[in-house]
This record gives sequence, C-alpha cells and structure tokens, in this order.
Amino acid sequence: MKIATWNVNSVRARLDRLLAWLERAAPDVACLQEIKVTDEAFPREAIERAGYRAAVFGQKTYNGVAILSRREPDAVHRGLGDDPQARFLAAAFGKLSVLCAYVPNGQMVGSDKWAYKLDWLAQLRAYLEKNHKPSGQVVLCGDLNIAPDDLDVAEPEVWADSVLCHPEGRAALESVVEWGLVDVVRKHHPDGGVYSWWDYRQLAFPKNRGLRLDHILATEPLASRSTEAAVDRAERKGASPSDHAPVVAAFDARL
DNA sequence: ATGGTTGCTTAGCAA
Repeated sequence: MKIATWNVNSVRARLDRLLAWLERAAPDVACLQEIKVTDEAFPREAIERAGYRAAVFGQKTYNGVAILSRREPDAVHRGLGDDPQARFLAAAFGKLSVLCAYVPNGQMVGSDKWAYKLDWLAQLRAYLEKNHKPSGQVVLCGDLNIAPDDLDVAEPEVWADSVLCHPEGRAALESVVEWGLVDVVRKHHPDGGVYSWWDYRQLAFPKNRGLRLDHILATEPLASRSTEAAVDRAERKGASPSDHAPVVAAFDARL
C-alpha cells in the first residue's frame, strides 16, 4: 500500500502534472493540499477517469484539501474543530484512518496568523485524543508547515527564527507527534537532508536550499510496517511545478 | 544592483 501527500499549489493549475504523477507513482491514497478551488469547481471527472475517488473539502482562492483513493472511503470528516478554513479532511478505509492536514503557515512569528497556527496544532492534538487511539491504524499526512529539526533544513541558520523552524512551532508539532505518531520519512532517512519544499525564488531548488515541511506520520502499528518513504523530487523539476514535491510511503499492508 | 516567484483575481494577498 502506497500513501502519498502533496501540496499541489492549485489543483487546476497542476491538473496535467497531477494526472501524470498519479499514473507514474500509482499511490493507493493521495492527500492533496492547497487545491485552491471550491468543491463545485474541483476537476472530479478527470480524477475519476484516472481511477481515483475524490473526497474534497474545498475553498475559493485559498487552502482546500482532498483525499484521492483507489477505494471508496467508508466515511469522511471535513474540518478541524471550529476552524472556518478548509484545512482538514479525514477518510476511513476499514480500520485505516487517513488524515489530510494543511497546517496554517503562520506568516510571521508573533502575528495573529502565528497564534492561529499554534492553536490549530493544539486542536489537531485534541482531535487525535478524541477520535483515535495510538494503538489503531492512523496516518496523518500533509503540509504541516514545520521542519521538525535542523536536519530537515538545508540552511538552518537562515530559517532559525522563521515560522517554519521556530521552537514554539516545533514544540506544538512535537505535541501532536507525542500523542503516538512516528515520522515515517525520518525512520527511513535518519540522517536528514531530505526536503519537500523549495522557494520558487532565488533558484532555491537547483541549489537544493529546501526544507522538509510535508510529512507522513503514522501510529506504531502502521509505521512498523512501512518499507520505504521518500520525496519524489522529479515532480519539482520541469515546467510549472508546485513549490512542494510529493512525499510517498509504502506499507506492507493492503488498503 | 532596493530585486526576487507563483496563483488567484485583477492590485493585492498569501505562501
């Protein structure tokens, strides 16, 4: 079973690349963030022709998340707590729960958006406590907008005080992980140096000045069955890429 | 060297 996460930065602008990637990578489940489209305008037909069901929680202009899957989900849950923005979607496939999250960026440390980011992560922890057990099969995927460690940053000194690396943000994410999740990419790449986002500016990708912001976190029963996990750097190359590359993990399990 | 990318929506915001 392959589970993937990808911040596509507009599903309509990226549709051709998304369809080609689905065919090439063939994930069983793909969590998408920043689809930047309403439910009504989501390109459902093209996704279904490619062989995927689509659970969508969209929003005009900003945010928006979707879970694409080979199998029809048994249940879908939209939204996190009282958050008015489309940043969270959960789908159940039998005993497996897939959570797709687009954590707020936070813009600037100390801003209103920064407070919103920290609160959002606290609500995510509360959601896990209320709805799941660490002994169950849960995978949390998404653009979590935090590099957990300096190992996940090409230039840690440049980003040290940013919303992507600030100790308060890292602690808020650590609280989510501490509930009972394993960083599946870290498990397979303990030395770091693996990035999933590169700024569009300043030739950041060719210089590999990236950060690992996109994550696949799984409860122990699932993480123990992960056989590999990697960033699909090829998707950051070529014409009109997203600024994020997909992250894909394989598990010795069936969807 | 006072810039720099992209997407959405059309001048300004968000990332």
